[in-house]
Amino acid sequence: MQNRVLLIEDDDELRELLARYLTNQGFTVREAANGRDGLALALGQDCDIVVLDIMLPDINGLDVLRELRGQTHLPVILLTARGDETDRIVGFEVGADDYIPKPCNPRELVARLQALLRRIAWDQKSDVDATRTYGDLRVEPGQRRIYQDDAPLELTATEYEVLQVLLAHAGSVVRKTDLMQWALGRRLEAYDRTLDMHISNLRKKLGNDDPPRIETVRGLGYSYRVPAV
Amino acid sequence: MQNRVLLIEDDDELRELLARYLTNQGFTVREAANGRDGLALALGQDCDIVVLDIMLPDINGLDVLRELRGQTHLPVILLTARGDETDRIVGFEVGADDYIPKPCNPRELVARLQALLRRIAWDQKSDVDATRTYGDLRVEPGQRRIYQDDAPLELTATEYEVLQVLLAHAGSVVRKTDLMQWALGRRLEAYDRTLDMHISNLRKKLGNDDPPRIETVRGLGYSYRVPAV
DNA sequence: AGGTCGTTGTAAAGGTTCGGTAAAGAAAAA
DNA sequence: TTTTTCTTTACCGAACCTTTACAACGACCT
Repeated sequence: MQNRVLLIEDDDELRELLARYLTNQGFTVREAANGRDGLALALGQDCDIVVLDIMLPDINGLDVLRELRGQTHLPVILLTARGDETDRIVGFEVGADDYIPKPCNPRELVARLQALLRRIAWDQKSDVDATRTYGDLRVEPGQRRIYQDDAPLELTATEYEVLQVLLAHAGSVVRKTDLMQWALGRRLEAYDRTLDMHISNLRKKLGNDDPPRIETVRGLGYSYRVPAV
Repeated sequence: MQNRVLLIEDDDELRELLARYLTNQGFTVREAANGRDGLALALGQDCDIVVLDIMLPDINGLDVLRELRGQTHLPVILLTARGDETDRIVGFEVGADDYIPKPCNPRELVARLQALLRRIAWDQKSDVDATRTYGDLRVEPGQRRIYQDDAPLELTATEYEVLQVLLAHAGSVVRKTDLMQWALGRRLEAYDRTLDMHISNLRKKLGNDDPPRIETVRGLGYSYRVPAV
């Protein structure tokens, strides 16, 4: 696979050196010498990963990153001055995936690029908006509805979220703390029985089968049973 | 989301320092002081991310990583001696996701952990479901179930943990104190027969074979013998 | 051999925590 | 407002971890 790297770096010499090296390593390289151009290219969609210098003549690299993160999750590796710990940590907090201290070893840059791309390739996940089917249930994220045998279930907003999360993980256990976070958007506090109630109501609406579709894993969470195919 | 970090580091002081810091930051931390235990825990316990020291007393950290990569894509951050570029690059080539030079700043470690977790957050089930097989037993961490000849064993949470730890160390003896710590999460006190009871119940559920699958090593602990296939 | 001591096996009892759910209350939507 | 949805409260039963008690075993000593 030919990976496309966008290199945002104002030092012409360094940029060209890296560009040459990356090209030799099999990457397709696109270059920008300042933040404005870089941002435009990055948003232009045709690259897989961005190498971004923090020190830029016009816009600060961190601002470029911030801007980028507002619109995309494109992987970004920061180039920082060696030893500047603040930049690095702020960089991570703004959403960088990695950083390399300057002056940098091209081999290390390639290694990091590949580590990050490998990770992403592995994580490439299915389309969130696609309709998914689990046995007799069908999730239609577009309409925020779930159908059972082509009849829509009358779910409340929260119930939809809970069931949808369970289905997305069908067959494996979803911890209560995660289910709470993902479906209700808040932390699970002690003595909070909200989730239990939603599960109870969901089971009722799904038809209280035996064995139950939503299985309790005591002390941990719940799991939606994969229907035998 | 409650993230679970496995910390593999032999320096007790550093390990405990980091463990405390990470716990304060909201992570669930599990610790190992050497490569062998670390590997077993990484394969066994479900954790979301591994922090791995390269210099370990028994197995080299890179070998631990190699072994791990043979079976899973669990994200791994390497702890390397500052300036040792070779280790870093080899680490990336073996499949590490990131590295931090020692001595490390805990804030930076957290920032990197979060950057990596954010990156993989899209895909929640990365590969927690790496199933492992030991003779006629099959561990399905995603479902938190263990199957014997394709029939699920009806294990309680603690029984699952205990058996799973024994299996991860299959063929070698697990000391009672370690088993207690890893499976029950607390120290083994005098006159505490809890563990013995769980073993007894497990044996019953596994079918009281002769010779027993879970072997007693008097004065030491237990060991799971993988039956000849 | 027999005796003592520490360790292990296990049945049964004890006690605690956890989850299910009805019903009431609070909050949000209509 | 009324209606719907979400959350809290409360009680119960079940699951299950732990303790207790006793029997069995092994190691070591005399």
